[in-house]
Amino acid sequence: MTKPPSTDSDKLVDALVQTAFRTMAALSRIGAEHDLSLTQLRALGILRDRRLRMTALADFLGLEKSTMTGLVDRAEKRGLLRRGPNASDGRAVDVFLSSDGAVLAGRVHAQVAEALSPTTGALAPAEQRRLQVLLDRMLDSQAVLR
Amino acid sequence: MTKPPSTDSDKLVDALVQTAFRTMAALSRIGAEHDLSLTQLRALGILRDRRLRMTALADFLGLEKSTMTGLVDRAEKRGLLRRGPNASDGRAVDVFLSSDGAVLAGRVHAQVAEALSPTTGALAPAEQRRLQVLLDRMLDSQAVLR
DNA sequence: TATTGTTATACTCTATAACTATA
DNA sequence: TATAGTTATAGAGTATAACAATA
Repeated sequence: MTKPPSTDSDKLVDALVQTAFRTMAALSRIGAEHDLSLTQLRALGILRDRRLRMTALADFLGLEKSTMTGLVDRAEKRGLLRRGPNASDGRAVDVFLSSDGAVLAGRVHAQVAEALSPTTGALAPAEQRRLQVLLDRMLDSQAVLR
Repeated sequence: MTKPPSTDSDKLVDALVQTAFRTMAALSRIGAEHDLSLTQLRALGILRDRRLRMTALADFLGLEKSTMTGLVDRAEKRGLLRRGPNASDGRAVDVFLSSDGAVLAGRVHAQVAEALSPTTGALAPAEQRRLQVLLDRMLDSQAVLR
């Protein structure tokens, strides 16, 4: 009942998973500094250049609409997000960043870049570009991960 | 108050963050299939080749010791983990996988590899090796991400 | 009728503080 | 005294089901 030996493909998967946990740990820590859950942090990032109706944001985040209500309630109470009417559908509610929310989203983004820079800095500039190309190709290869 | 233009370094950071969210989404989904939270999934993975005392596991996961008690309680009740005495410290409690837990951990690991394979499969074998080398170098470059 | 969002409710995950047992 | 772990408690995040308003 011991762990079977790793294949080459396993090693890449393990590296991806480890990288993901490291990255999420940095995001969590930075979020916590601003009293933001990982989900709220992500919502701020998504809304940085979009105005979305509740269900669309829920889809982005993979959450139920009732969960969105609570998340947006709390963020709106803090003055980070705002609700507004949707131009084309009277049932829908749009969500977007307040100016405070936009400032915070920008600061968080800068902090994330700074937090990851020692990591990416372990690679030479040419390697960083190669890594980015490889990751982007993987990301483009499918809309949703099965 | 709009988004500033992206630098090259930003693009790599964004790719890392996107990859992390995609990877975590796959892990969450697979965990949910087995009624495992992301944290429980990770605990199973960590304990796959280790026997740890409560506080050591808590450190790995970045959790408080009281949170560990609850997590281990639930997993032990399900028969996935077991508690045992620590050989050298009468206060300490060791945690380790039960045989059922080891089977599940192995299955989950295989599922994760399978779930990510379409993604990694977007790259040619030589590229996959290069990606793995680059990621491992980043991971090795520091114990903890600041 | 179907869809959008909210409300009511319940459960999991998490942390803080107080406690017990051992070092 | 200090450390390891548990218990008690409270808050955030999540989902399901029932509901109101609009399409």
